[in-house]
Amino acid sequence: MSKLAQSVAGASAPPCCPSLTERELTEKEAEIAAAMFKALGDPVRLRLFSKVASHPDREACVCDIADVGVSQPTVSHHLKKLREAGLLLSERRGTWVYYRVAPAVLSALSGFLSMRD
Amino acid sequence: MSKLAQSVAGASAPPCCPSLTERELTEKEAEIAAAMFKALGDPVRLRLFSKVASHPDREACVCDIADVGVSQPTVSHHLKKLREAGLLLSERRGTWVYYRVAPAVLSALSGFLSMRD
DNA sequence: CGCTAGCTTCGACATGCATCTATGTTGACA
DNA sequence: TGTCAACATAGATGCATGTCGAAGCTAGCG
Repeated sequence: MSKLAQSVAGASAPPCCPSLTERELTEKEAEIAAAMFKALGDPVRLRLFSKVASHPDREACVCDIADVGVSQPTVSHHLKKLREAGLLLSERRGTWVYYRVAPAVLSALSGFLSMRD
Repeated sequence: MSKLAQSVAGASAPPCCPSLTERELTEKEAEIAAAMFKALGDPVRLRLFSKVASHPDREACVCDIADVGVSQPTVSHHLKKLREAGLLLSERRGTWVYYRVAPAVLSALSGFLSMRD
């Protein structure tokens, strides 16, 4: 998992950020969290992510999700962005490459956006 | 509230999207949701939003939150983006303009990112 | 009225980014 | 080894966007 993902999800480090409503973010925290949201801020990437996340075991072969209306290199480009943002993990198994949702990251982001009074 | 915000939060319309893990998003749904994430995908905007959200009553004067390291016109530009995305609402009261977090939108996004098996 | 303060809009500029085609890499299989 | 299929990378291009200074708008106050 990337350092970014660790920072946000707290897999092997303390969680990145408090709830958005708890206190204002520091410059550093904002930078980390914004990078995650930015990765989800493109329709094609969001669809790709959704396809992986809704697949059985939250894992899918590229060939299963590549039909999003753009060229194959563009799909690859977007999957790389999602990987770099710490949202997806990839693994090659023979001919195919499988992507799966990074653990803990989704719930971390969800908690980040939830009201916490 | 903007049409976008209504679509996502379901304030006066059915909610925009299922949970990300429930089923894959349609092209339309992805476009709507990505626009919200995109608005949060900039560090300066995220800090501004956090400042408003963590203020008492989730409401703040521009003068209270404008100190984020960029010029005042740039702050205004970003606040406009957050408004257009349906995340913030603005209201003029005398000399000052107050921004507050749009109701329902935050929890809608939070639910969107939460696992739902 | 004029002046000032708070905020928005305008115009310009540099950078970023989504997309494509072409090419490279990696693994399976005959 | 040669060939094909599945993905990734490289390079180019056009549009989007973050930033600024300058100018415009609106409300309060002498």
